Amino acid sequence: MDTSANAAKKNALDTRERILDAAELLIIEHGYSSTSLRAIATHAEVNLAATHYHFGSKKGLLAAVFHRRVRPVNKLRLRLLNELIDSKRSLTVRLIVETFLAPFGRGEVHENIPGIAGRIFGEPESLRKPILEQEFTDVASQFLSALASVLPEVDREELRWRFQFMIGAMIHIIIQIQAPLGMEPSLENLQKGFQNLVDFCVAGIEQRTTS
Amino acid sequence: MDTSANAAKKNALDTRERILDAAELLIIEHGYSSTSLRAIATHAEVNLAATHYHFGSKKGLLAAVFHRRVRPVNKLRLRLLNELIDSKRSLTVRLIVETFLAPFGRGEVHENIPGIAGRIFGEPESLRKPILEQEFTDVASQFLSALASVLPEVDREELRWRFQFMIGAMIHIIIQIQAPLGMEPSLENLQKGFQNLVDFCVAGIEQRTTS
DNA sequence: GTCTATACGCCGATAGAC
DNA sequence: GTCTATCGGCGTATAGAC
Repeated sequence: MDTSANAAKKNALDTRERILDAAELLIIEHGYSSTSLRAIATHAEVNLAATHYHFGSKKGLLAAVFHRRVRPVNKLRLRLLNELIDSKRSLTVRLIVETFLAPFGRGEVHENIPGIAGRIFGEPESLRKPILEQEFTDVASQFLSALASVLPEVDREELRWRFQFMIGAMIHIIIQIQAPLGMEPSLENLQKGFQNLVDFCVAGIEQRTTS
Repeated sequence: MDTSANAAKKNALDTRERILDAAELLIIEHGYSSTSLRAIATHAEVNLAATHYHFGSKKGLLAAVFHRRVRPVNKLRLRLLNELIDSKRSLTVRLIVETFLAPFGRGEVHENIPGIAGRIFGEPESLRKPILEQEFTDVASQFLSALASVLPEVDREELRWRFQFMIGAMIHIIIQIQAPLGMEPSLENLQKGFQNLVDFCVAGIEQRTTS
């Protein structure tokens, strides 16, 4: 039964998705603030006001674009972490760090994720903070707990710092690989970068040797 | 001899500085894109068009604000590095990392530097890249060379990655301490953060033990 | 509920008078 | 070197069509 109500709902979904697709494409290409709602509406072949109807504001649209791609990644992270904990293998810092970083470094996530993630992290704090808090609070606390269980001798606050440094290094190479400062943005480079990132963070978090 | 030409030049300098001061204050408080040239001009008590006369564009003004504060920091970094190399002490990764990171973590730099640095790194790549390239190319290559001399066994490309991770972690905590995600932005926190950052980066760059 | 047409008040930028 | 006037583009709000 394709009642008129259903048809309208279907059209609404199409409109929503078309706006999200157009916004994602243009934001990856030109950045958030350089992309106007008018350009997005034109590209998506919808009326300008439809963007406000569906997303409330330009900020709201950015958040929706980000959540659509990043939520699955964090769900994957948590699933992998829980599988790791439930398995018989003994936990190590390296396993936890690899679980956290791997989804980005392998071909297991949507192709537009590095682009949109790089753009989000490049936006001012007033935009970035609410979006990231909503998305990362849960995954951060669970990975931090896992690390704490492997490194019981490390002060919890210090461990929180080290976790933050890992986030910072990760963000930085995502951004760099999108728009590198003297490096080629190839897939090969991305994978090399993530392997190096894992080694760097494992060493930094464990700090087995202090010179 | 305070000729009219000199008086005009003096006024022009005053105008320039007043615009820079007002821009710095407002950008630190509200971010770059949320700060309008009109607000800056009003705050500095100059005409709107004066901002374009002296800095060409809003981008140009941001670059000027940034360079005014960051150039002395990088000069200090290079001076300290050269003093370190010239001294009789044997170089270590820790000494080099401390030299690179210390100016930010101690009270040796202008009080507005963390704020303005955090804002710059928070801007889109099209704004950030040209500004940072001009400022950091030299200091980055010299510190990288110093690290390479201490770690001759590490592949140069890998070392470049590790250096980038240090930059990323540093940027992240500068931003976080400005607008923290669950941490208090106190001076005490900043100093603790930088001490932890040094330990983290030394371990990550040396990677003495690989698990 | 979904979408369109239209308008308002800012914005960065610029041309030209002084 | 400074100022006024003005431009096209922007995000946003809303009244009303379907």
